[in-house]
Amino acid sequence: MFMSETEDRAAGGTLAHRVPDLGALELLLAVARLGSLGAAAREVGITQPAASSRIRSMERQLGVALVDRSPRGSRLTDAGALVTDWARRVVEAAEAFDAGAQALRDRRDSRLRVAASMTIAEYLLPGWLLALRAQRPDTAVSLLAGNSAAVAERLLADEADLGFVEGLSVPQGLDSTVIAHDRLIVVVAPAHPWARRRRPLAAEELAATPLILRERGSGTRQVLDAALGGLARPLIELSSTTAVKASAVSGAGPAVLSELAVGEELAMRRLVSIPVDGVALRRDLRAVWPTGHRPTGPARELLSLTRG
Amino acid sequence: MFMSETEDRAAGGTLAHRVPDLGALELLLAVARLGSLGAAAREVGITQPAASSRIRSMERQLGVALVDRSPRGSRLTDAGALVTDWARRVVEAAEAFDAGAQALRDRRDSRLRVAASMTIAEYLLPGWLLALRAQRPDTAVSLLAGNSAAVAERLLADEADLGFVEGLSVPQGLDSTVIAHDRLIVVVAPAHPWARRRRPLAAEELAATPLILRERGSGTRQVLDAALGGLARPLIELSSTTAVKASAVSGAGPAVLSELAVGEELAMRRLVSIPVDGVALRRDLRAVWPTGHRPTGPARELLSLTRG
DNA sequence: ATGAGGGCATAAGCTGTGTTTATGAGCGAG
DNA sequence: CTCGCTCATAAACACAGCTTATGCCCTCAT
Repeated sequence: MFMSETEDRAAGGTLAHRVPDLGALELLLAVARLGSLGAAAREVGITQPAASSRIRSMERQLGVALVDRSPRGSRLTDAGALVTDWARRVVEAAEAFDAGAQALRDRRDSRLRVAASMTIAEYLLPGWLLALRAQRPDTAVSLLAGNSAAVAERLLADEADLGFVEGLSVPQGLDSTVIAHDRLIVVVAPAHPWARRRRPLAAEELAATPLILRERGSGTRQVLDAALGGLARPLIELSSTTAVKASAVSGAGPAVLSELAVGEELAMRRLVSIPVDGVALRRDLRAVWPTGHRPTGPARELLSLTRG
Repeated sequence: MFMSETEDRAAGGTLAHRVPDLGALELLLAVARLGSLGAAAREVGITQPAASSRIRSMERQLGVALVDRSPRGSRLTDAGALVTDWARRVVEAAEAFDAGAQALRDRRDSRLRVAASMTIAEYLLPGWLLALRAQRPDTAVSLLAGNSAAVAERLLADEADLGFVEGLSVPQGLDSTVIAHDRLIVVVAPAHPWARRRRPLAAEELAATPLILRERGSGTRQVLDAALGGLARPLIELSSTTAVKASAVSGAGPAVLSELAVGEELAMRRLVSIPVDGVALRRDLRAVWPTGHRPTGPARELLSLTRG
């Protein structure tokens, strides 16, 4: 047997071969919580032997014992506890994926139709939808993502019940409320000289430094240009937030990004945030709806969730 | 046909049935990056028809068109771009899982043996291991997680090459270097009155308020008690960081947690951080090794990665 | 003691999903 | 017009995971 041509010598080719599937991870979380294979099996809707076999094959795959089986239950081993924590993050990401996808699916015939700008749809909405589903499991939500103008258009055409925008101004014909603030922040890799500054950056310094930026026309770029007076100087222009992050992490230079996009990178210290003086990089995130049409029902509920 | 007994009426029972598996998500990312089903298929090591079928079944599962097929390539639809971003987060979590698990597996016979405290093993190490693997794909890493004493023991018994501890003091017989700082932070749900404070919290106020805490004996609890002079007043005591987070998010009260544990919650505004005056909640994260035995080879490399 | 019940493991058989190989059809470039 | 790229379809195969049917071990209560 050949392994496929491009190959690391580690066991199993692709990620999917080395990482248990979501069902197995969910099962593991259930075992951790319930302390019994059988009970966990019941919870996820399979039989006890299936659970037993699945956990066993997961242990074989990882090469580590995860649970201590005893005649009166199963507890996690030390390694199992660690693995379970990592598994939880995968499952959480999958839940966010699911919440978003479910909303995306129910395009036409659904109760609550949401239109949101990209940043909000990408980073915030999945979490809100998760919370909404916890409260009202039977509400079908549909989601359309676009820029502020598109959001306004949908609302005014009565093709959406609630919108979210991140622009500086509220489109005409819409009422709005501020639900959160997004700041653009300057980030650098920890090795960058700026990471060791003790004083905040001055606006002029920022304007004078070539930066890793999104392309002109993107929302974050507009805000930055406005704040600096159209002066932002690009070192590289990239077309996705992810690409900008990757460049910054690899040390190419300072980047300016929504803090929503780099929460994890900051916590993990793959990037550090540099304070800036004298620039208004804060922008409002607003919920919007057609003037007069106060949100009701599910829309109202979602709105209240977003305000925490 | 019955659906299983406990059931939301949404399509598909469990998460695993509604979310494509990791292989499919990886494939989607490859398509997004390469702009062609065939090329993506090659990259993940399957044939073109398999990729075609897999993407198609993913579209069926999600009920949304993800890619625009044309005779000269495939580009993502708008919905596809959104889904791809969510998928990326799942895959990243899976990569971290994999990096950790791989290290956990290679217990005995490996090149680089790392011992780390729980918080570090849980939140930071997977990322570092990912970076290390990018630089030296053939280095097998093993990981043991435990408290500071256990880490020191392993190092001194020459059962580990490099350790990471988060204690206040460095165990005897070890040299160390500070690689990062972890702060304990006070967090509350956005609806909590403290979220609207304008002045930092005073130490006495914190000590006087019942808090959601980890159990006595846990690392974070020790640090907090030390900082407050043994005075921390528990509202609830929970045995896992995750449970503490969940309680805080649901509004049960203020919690004190490592900022590493709540990076995402802060970015998403599910929690907000409350500044505190006059308490040293900062603690050093240190790399440690037996006095004299300066880290070399892979250990040195990992060490340099941790310092960014 | 002894049986009931909860817990886990093993064995055998089935099903479904994803895979491969083989082939065809659209479109653009030389 | 034909080569080369793209993607789609069809048929056969493999394997992973499920279920049902057992059995063993341990504990607790009678």
